[in-house]
Amino acid sequence: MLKIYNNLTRKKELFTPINPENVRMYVCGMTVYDLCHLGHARVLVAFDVVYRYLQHIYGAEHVNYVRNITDIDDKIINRANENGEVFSDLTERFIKYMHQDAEALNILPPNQEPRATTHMAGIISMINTLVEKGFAYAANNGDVYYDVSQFEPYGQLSGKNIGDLQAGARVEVDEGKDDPLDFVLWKAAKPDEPHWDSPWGKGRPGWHIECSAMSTHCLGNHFDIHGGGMDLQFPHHENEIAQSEGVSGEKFVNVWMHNGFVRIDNEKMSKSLGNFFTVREILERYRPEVIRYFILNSHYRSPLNYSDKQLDSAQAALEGYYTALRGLKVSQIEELGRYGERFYAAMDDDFNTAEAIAVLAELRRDINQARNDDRNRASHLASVLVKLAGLLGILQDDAELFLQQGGRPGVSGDLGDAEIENLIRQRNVARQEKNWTESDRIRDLFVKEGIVLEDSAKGTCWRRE
RNA sequence: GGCCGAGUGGCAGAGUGGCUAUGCAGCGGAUUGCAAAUCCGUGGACCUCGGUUCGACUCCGGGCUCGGCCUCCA
Repeated sequence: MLKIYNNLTRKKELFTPINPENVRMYVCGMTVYDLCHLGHARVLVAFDVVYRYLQHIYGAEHVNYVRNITDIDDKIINRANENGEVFSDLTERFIKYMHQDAEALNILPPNQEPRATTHMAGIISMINTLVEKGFAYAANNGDVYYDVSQFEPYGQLSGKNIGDLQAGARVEVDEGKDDPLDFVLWKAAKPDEPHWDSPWGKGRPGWHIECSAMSTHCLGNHFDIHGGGMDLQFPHHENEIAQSEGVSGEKFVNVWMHNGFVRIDNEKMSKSLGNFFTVREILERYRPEVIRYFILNSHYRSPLNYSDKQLDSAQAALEGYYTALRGLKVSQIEELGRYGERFYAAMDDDFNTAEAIAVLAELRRDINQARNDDRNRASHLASVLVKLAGLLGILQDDAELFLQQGGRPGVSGDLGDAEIENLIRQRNVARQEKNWTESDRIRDLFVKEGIVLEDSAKGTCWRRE
């Protein structure tokens, strides 16, 4: 039975979908004005695993996963102006890059990927309803604001109350706002800004309303899970609740999930601090699966400290798994035994991937134990390992290929595969003749190329370090 | 200032009111022409002070430290 930590109640709760035939999840995706950094990768990976696990439980066709793209906002407009390009050229480019990064990280595409700019009608109609119902007001500067005082439960998600917020208010007083806590739903366009027509004049949506509009459009007024990074809890998600529930009068979302930050030197990795690594930068030095493993090695709600040392460690761990899988026949199986039970128990406990990985590690050891004297058992265990790891989106590559490609992407020495095989044959002839001088000469030659030879009764394997 | 979260062995990172996490690294052994890989064994931890308890790293309270949100941010 799956339990999920619900930010709304601050408790782990048994997850019961509104409709098990149609489990619905919405995750706040990227604002596309720059490359994805490791923090974005974490959201993608964390909720990719949630998606995979929900599919596992309810069936792939019974899960509807929506991850939006925010393709209009201040940062986008500013960046496009800096570059001297049309904002949509900028966003198209970064959407493309984001998809490439996601694919590299083995992220399943969501069922729907709505964009703010294609949901203007829904956005405007939602704002309209909010104004009609008295939750929002049009200011005389052309902006439309949400009147926070009109939404009684405001602050429930972030554990704040309006009094606290006012006490510590650092919120700038905006000309048109009645109250500093009010937030903008519709922004009047300045000259030369991208804009859409609306009852309040030309303008564009505020940051929060698009997610309310898109999630409602794709998933209905009331759905199961809404996710995103910790920093979205307030104000973004808080405001989404105020908007959506203000419009529908129904409960918006049952379970709110937020993943922890990636940190560098104990500080949040963020664009504003400038201390971020892009996915692309890291992929120049590590293969994508290493990043995935590194992220999944800790619980999604914990802080995740970035360091090369950790990535090296993840790399070593993956090599260990693939070494165990190497040469074993993997087949589709259903019977997963106690490994499966323990793995699923870990996943059921609020997606405890760290503990699930501990089960994989034991499988790896048991495979290695069995591989010499019980080949069938080893193969069976290998199948279990690959099947379970599939739920985490790892260990799906061909083991031989993974090991021969080595730890660093794109690194290949002067020796081609055929040449390597040839030299190995020569060396094995020398070994049969017990010509150790020649045999070691060839081994040294490989070492210079960063290739490690492994002799065994069954022959000689090689891999790149 | 308000609110939230965290503090575990060399590093990373789970978990539990009494019983092995796990990975990487270390040490000892087995194996090996030499290696590599693997296996076996092994040391090492629960911020601090009180309280509850037969017993707390685990529950409660105070303190200290760190991080986050309160303004754009995954």
